[in-house]
Amino acid sequence: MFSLSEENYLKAIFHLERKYAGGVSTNALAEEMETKASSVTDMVKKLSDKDLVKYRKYQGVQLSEQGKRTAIEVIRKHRLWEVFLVEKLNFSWDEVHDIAEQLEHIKSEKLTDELDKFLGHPKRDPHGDPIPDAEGNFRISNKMLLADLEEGQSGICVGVKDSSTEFLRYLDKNEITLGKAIKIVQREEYDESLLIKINDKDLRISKTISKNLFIKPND
Amino acid sequence: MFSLSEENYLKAIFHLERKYAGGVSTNALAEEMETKASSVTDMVKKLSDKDLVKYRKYQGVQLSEQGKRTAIEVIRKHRLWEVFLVEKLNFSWDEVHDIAEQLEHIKSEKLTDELDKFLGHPKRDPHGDPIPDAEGNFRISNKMLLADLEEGQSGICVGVKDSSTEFLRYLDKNEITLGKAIKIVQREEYDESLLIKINDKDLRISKTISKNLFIKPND
DNA sequence: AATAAGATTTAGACTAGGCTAAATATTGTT
DNA sequence: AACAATATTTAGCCTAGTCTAAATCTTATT
Ligand SMILES: [Mn+2]
Ligand SMILES: [Mn+2]
Ligand SMILES: [Mn+2]
Ligand SMILES: [Mn+2]
Repeated sequence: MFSLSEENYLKAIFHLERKYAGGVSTNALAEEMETKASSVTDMVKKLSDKDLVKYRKYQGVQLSEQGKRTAIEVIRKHRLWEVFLVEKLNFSWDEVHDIAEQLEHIKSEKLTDELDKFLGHPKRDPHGDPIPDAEGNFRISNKMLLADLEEGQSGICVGVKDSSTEFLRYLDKNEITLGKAIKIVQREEYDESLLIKINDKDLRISKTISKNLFIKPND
Repeated sequence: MFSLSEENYLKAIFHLERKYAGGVSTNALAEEMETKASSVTDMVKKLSDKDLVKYRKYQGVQLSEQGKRTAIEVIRKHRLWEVFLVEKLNFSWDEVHDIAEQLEHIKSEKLTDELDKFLGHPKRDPHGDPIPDAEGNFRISNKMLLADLEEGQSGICVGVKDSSTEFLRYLDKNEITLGKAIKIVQREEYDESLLIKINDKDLRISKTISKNLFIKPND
């Protein structure tokens, strides 16, 4: 059984490994964990002693098989609790992340599996992120950032990269929700803003927005 | 916001105050918390600095108003989560306590209140203990220990004093569940065992059992 | 009223998880 | 190849919460 802090580090390393496959640097991890590089070095040594990560001084860190399994288990719990809060307790999608940050550390395999069953084995959390099953299997979907689509392309809004309250409230305000069809009407190269069609209306969105919205492109 | 450890101390003091109204002693608290007296002294000083308890050296400790409010809030959460686990996730009453010990420390007033609503504002947890409402109001019922009833008296089984898995499984095995009618057929003075009628059958139970079962006597 | 037993507090130490400042390694640029 | 900038680690310190052993207070018994 691992501590809350250890679990949070493993989760952060897991997420950063997408971007830094060859090893997650101390500074990258420090930024993600909102802590100092020296604290990261200390913790990474502890994780290494427990064989949760592979660590070579100055060379960054990578999850071991056990570390990866643990990280995925925490992510599974986080996302299941988010679904619970939204589906059963009337929370909106911008309110659930911080509470899930607490609930993801509750230790009981039976609780996790019963919760999963109670929720009907959901495949995605309220922000469109996939929920690993009890064996830790993810299904990865072919999603792209809206910012990377071409003029004229269209697709379905399937997820958000930034789960902050602020961003989610912006989306709510503009009636951008998961499942909606989106088409790129025009790209403005100067500021990289986009004119999109959604809800049968034209809407101009900035680069900041398009870089944080995942789209499953049509065809 | 208080730490997990502080919350557990407050809860323990709250429970012990029933028994030791004039002040909870360091040793009593140490036993309840399964820790050492010296650790209790340290923590009690911290709680006192935060005005959660009134503490006079060598004289024991009492909850302040704020301490009491906090303790009741934790107990409310503990019992609501126990109801959730039993009612919604198919847990049995002997499996929920340890998980509720974790869940009771999740910090979100909205979560607690939405959970309460979702469960239909339950009045008692799976062990018959009353659940405080959002304002911290308990309803106390006139329950007695089965051991304190007289020969010939009867009543309804309404709660357990010991919530351990072992005791609850003993009750399950003997089909003693909350809501059942119980009558004392005969008291054996030698070993203080009781012959009771329950489920239309006679059953002999030891003093250990009768001292841990709450009955609401008839009339 | 004195004293012994028991309860409680204090002193000093330890671990987990942080931080700052200083030292050292790596890397990019001349 | 040398040097400067940047990244990383180390050293030393801090707090929360725990422990053991020693000191001190309270209480029960003579
Ligand atoms: Mn989240
Ligand atoms: Mn977390
Ligand atoms: Mn309980
Ligand atoms: Mn607890």
